Amino acid sequence: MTKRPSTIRNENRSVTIADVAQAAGVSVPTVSRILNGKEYVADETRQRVHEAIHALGYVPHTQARRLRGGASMTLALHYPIESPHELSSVIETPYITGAAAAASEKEYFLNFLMSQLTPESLLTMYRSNQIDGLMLLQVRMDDWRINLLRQHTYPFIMIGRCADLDGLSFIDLDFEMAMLRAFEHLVNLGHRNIGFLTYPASWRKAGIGPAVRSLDGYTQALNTYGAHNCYREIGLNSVEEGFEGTNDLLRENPELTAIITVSHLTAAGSIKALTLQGRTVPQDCSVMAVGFGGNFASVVTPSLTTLEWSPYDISYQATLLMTETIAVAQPVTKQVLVPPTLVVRESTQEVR
Amino acid sequence: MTKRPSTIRNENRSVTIADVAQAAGVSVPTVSRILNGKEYVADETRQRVHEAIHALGYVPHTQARRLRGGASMTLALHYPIESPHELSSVIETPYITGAAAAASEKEYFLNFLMSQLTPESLLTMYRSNQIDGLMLLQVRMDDWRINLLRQHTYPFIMIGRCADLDGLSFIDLDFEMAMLRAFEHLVNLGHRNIGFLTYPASWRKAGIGPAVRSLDGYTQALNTYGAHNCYREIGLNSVEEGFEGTNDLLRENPELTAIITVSHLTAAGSIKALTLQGRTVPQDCSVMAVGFGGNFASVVTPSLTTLEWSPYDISYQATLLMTETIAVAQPVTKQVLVPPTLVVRESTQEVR
DNA sequence: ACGTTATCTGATAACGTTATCAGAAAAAGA
DNA sequence: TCTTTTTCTGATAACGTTATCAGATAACGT
Repeated sequence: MTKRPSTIRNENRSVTIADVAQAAGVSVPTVSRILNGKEYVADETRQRVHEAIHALGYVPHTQARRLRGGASMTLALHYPIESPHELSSVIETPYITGAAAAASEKEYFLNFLMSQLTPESLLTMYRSNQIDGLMLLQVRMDDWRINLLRQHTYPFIMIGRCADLDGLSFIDLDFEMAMLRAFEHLVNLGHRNIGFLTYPASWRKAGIGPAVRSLDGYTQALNTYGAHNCYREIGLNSVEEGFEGTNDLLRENPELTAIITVSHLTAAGSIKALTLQGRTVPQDCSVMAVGFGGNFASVVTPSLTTLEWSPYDISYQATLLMTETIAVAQPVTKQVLVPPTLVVRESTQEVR
Repeated sequence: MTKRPSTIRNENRSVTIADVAQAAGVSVPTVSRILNGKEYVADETRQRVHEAIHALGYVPHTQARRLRGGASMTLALHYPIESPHELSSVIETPYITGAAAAASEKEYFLNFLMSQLTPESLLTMYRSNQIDGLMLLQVRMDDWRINLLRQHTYPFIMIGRCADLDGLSFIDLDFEMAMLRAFEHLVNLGHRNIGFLTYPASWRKAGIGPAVRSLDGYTQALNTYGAHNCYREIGLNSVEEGFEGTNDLLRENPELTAIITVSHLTAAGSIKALTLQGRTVPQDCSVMAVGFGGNFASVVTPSLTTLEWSPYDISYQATLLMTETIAVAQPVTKQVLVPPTLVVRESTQEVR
């Protein structure tokens, strides 16, 4: 009776370096040298060993390698959340895929960590050689992760910075530039009465980067282009909040001819609100979204003019930086601000 | 001169089980026993060791454990793609987060794999103890991954099935039920002339589950409810394809009062096309989307009535099944069909 | 011819952990 | 008291790999 196929791994011990050595008639260390491309191996020997490796289907045992060598060749990406469901709607897939692509390019594995992370478990991950480095998303001003990792001098990089902490690496969106370029675009179309719907005040107070710096950028832009000050900090980004926020803005300043939001969802809400008030977008009022692009922008009617970043690229770059930092095994401080791209679609138009 | 803090790990060798043993005045195996909760340890000893562990801040070295024990406590999630960028727009984040949540709940790590996977590297992952199990997304009829893993009897589970392969585990969306319930909803509203925009014919021919079974479901529904046959297989899901497809459908059958699509993007395209032809949604024509929900449905104007699944839950369940399969270390075949949920929003209405 | 260097290879130990075994001490049974 | 069992502990080996060292050739320089 033959053992029937199943989805369970077969028991037979896997081929080891010793099997290869025996088959090739050499010693174990010699095989190891060949595997690791060390010098001082006779060509004839090398070839014999390679044949044996191929014949036996040998593959190095990762865990054993790591035990001896130290590095786990694993990076982790962490997004802090309270409940798992929360995440689904917040994080952008490309954050994950970008990191995954960079990691695999550098022959690292990528673990995706959910929130259950405690200070203890975080330290444990480094100490027990589970990870070599960490990419942190959604960093806050007084983020315990930063404080802890700094103190223990473990390698990490922040995606989205909280503050310009000396000696820490981050990669972040250039929100100031985004706001300036949004204004530039609208001012060039003749707009002077520009409203702004931005992140919750609580975020700004917590020092969350985008919340702080988008408002900074807005203020700068007002000074530069001399528009009327009219902004509103709303709740979590959503269609509803955008709807309410827009109604509030219009009540306060009915002469608005353009609205900038920091989220596509909010922008969709804006358009709904404007339409309900009998104002057509973009003929009566332009709407722009600053933030990550993706499909939303073109699903909305009219499709959204945006200043957008590629979260894929950002995460990709951050992960590459992490591998480089680990590779040099030296203190490295890389701070990168990524400029946004203006994508003009249907939702903005010359003021009439 | 003190060494300044950096993002690089400090060199000092980490605390090992031997250090703990020495500090507690016991042998190494005794500490190991205590760590693993084995019986036959004196309470007094146990306490002393625990104190030493705490005092030294000891954490077990994962790689060493794995080397000895075998299991890597790591699962992987694989989505096959050609280019990394392609992924960003295709896969749903909740697929990843759901798997991550389940994995971490079961104390597994989750590696997210991008496409670079070759047959060799896939086998290598199992053989070199990098992963204990695999969750496969986007499975095709003649998927090399399935054939390979079956042959080698490594544990895996398919998310979205390609066919009812005997003895293989999968978790999948119940598309037949979705189509029936979509019809039920529309028929109850008085619709009899129902169009259907579905996946590319090439997908159906390749045996991709949703493509095959949504059309099956449509045919069944036609028989059950006796509506007019009118469907169209379009290109990749997108607003544009939905737009074109809808125009095609209307040309063929101008009396349509409802359209079912298999994607929110396509539905958005449908609404655009209908609107441009002077038909208001939902007053003149209802539109429904069958597929994953998320924010799209409420961003579109009017918001979409859908039959939707939670990719988070599906991925979560699949991952739990994987851990159970590994735990029993026996051939386990679990086949789950997840029913859809009808969410009525604004895009469907009684026929007039 | 002889020492010196360059090239190649294998023994050995080590990474940190756990399983196995056997021995010691204590408790229980006769 | 003497076996028998139970409870506890430590030596030892093993997982699969790589680093270190030293020995064996071969090649080279004088």
